[in-house]
Amino acid sequence: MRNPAVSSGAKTTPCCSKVGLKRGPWTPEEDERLANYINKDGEGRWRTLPKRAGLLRCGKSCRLRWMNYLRPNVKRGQIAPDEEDLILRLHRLLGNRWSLIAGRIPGRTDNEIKNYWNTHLSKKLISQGIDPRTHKPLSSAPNPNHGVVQTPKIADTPSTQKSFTFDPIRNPNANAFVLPSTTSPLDSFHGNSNTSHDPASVEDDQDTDPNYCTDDVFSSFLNSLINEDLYTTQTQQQYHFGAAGWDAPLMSASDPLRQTPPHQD
DNA sequence: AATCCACCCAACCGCTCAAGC
DNA sequence: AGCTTGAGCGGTTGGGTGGAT
Repeated sequence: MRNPAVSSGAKTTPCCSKVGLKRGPWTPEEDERLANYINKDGEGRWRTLPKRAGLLRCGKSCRLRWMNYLRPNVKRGQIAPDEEDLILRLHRLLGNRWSLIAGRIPGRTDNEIKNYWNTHLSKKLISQGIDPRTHKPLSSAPNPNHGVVQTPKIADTPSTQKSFTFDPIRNPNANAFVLPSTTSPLDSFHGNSNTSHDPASVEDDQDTDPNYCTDDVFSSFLNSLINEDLYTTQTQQQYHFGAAGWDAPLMSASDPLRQTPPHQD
């Protein structure tokens, strides 16, 4: 494991916290300087960028500021209802994979979506009796965490993380993924709901696991979900919201898309 | 008007992974 | 093969803000 504070020797540039670089909110002057530099010289080489751009910031901070705020195509302002619906759908499929979710929502950043989820959507789901982690109705049994928004570590979220091993970032095979097993909402996509899967065996399963797909296929599938909005709107009347959450259609394993609760706005 | 409190979100932190040497 | 660096991710923090008292 790499710890900058430990591994960074004389050759490396310590993080801003170690050398008294500026932290905290960016000033308009800093924004302008960073934007001007990147527009002129392009992104990349973040570690050395601050020095080249004349900024007293660490590279990480510059990259974050650019990615989340200064990029020309970053959309600011209120999350639209259709965007919200899309976030809900994608989160059900991907879990807390904010960058993947953001990649499907033009102009929105992973940070923005993560914040919106934690401050709005998770609470909204809880108020609707839906577990924001599993997207299933909250148990009627006493729950010590009821009403408390928790953001579990990856290892603590079996429903969304352990069963779903698509990881183009960390998976050595970046162009492939393995769809979730058991009660996954994607069952109807890959047509197999009984295959237990070990996330550690991704590469070995590429030839044998029926869940194994290419990224292109997954991308197409996600696109199909994104394009489901019209259909969902037309079928919302079929939902019935009860005390425990969304009724029968929510739990239909045969059609995961129908499990998305309609908006309550 | 002053204080308290809860909420929001920009920014930071810790970590992992891939690429380069 | 092992180490270093760059980049990117998800989780967490804390300052700003607005509403309640």
